[in-house]
Amino acid sequence: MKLQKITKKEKQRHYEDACGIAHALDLVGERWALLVMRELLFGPKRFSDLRESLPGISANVLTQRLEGLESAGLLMKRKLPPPAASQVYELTDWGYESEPVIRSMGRWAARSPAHDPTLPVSAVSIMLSMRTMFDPARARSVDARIGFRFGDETFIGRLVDEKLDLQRGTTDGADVTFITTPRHMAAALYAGMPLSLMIDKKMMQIEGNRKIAEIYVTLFPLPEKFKLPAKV
Amino acid sequence: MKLQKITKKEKQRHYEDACGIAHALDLVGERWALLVMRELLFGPKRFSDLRESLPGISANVLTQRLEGLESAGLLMKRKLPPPAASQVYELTDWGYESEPVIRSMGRWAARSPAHDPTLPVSAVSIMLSMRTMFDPARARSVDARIGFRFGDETFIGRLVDEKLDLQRGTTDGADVTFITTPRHMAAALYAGMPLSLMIDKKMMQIEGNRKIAEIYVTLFPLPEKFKLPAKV
DNA sequence: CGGCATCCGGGAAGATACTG
DNA sequence: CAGTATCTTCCCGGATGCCG
Repeated sequence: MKLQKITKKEKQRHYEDACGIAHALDLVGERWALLVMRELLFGPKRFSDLRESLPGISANVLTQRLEGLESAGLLMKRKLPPPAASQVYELTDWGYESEPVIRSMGRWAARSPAHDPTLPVSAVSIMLSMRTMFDPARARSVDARIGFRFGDETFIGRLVDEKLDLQRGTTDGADVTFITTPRHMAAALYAGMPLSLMIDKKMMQIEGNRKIAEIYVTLFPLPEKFKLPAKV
Repeated sequence: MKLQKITKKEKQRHYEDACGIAHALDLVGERWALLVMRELLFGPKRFSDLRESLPGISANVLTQRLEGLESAGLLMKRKLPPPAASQVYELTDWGYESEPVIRSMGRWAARSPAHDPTLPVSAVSIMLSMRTMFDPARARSVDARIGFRFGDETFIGRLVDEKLDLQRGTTDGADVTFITTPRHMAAALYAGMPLSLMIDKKMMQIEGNRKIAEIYVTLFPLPEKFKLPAKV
């Protein structure tokens, strides 16, 4: 009976449409697929990392999505060298090229009237939102290294020449480091919550040059919300 | 028992995630939703127009998607003035702002190794693909009006100053008009099928300046396909 | 622990028929 | 033409359990 695995149906629903959009949806249009891609944009992750970052996905669905994305050529299963011989999932080059797509979705959705910013966010989400919403014009003549610590997930950014480069990595050598949760980082960046208040309320710690931190959190302007037209 | 309709659950699955991507997927992540948006990018359509353009969508699913997109603020139901007092669906301003998102998905998916260009395409799809894949550098010092007739769907384009402007509209005043099907137009643009051959085989007619037509079909280069990495 | 198979209940999608 | 009603199929989500 195990032999049925070999002959198992490879079929899945797909749009019979040669349009590129439809094909994109065949690739990443299933539930959770694009969020799995999002979580891998800053580098490989393990199965359990993905589960932690994606509240609500169940193990079997994650397995299915990883299989689907792998067979589409968007990611690869890879075994890390010993001693950490754990398995990770890593985007292919083409998989990484989905970042502009994902970013433009985020930028567009930021105008939604229905967006609820109080829900949880993953570390990758907030880091990706910085890449997305960064306004170079606000960063003139700033040159700094910024660190981020969300529990054990750390990131390092370099701000120079009106460019912002954010990567996963240790916070060594940062001029200033934010130590907080993704959610509180979002409050500082997008709800304009004063850093002094956040520090007082133990929502955040800042190590290093506080002045740079104050500037940094102003570099990510949100677009104006869309106003629903009145019913005709 | 009909009263149950009033109290029916408005609930739907949603990602409990404040990330913009997740919110975008809550808005347009359901099956068919983004393709409905695509079909409306060149202007309003009727219910039955949408069904024709979206091979495979069933009436009840289309109804649900239109309801969902309307309540999200992405489109509006509108009644045309008499005598054509038919109902149409039209994107809101914010709905039209999804075009960059949709285009970037199409551009990204064009690199997919698995893309099958032999499937059917809608007229809007092929017109949108031109907006997406247009290469300004190839259009130096070309100034022309180009018409497109796909059955009774007609479009008009203006090519000037290395810009291409495509709209729904009559082909009046075009320097050259392509009369064909969306699928054959795709063959000319993306499979490099010679126009002379297509005309011989009755796959296409060209009215007006044939020379402009020959140039026009070279303005839309496809990106290189992604090569699947060898299994490790 | 990490990853995958299996079963089950609910709900969304698909197909068809039908109505104003 | 513009949708509803109904039925079936399949996907998603949760729980459990196996195996390295």
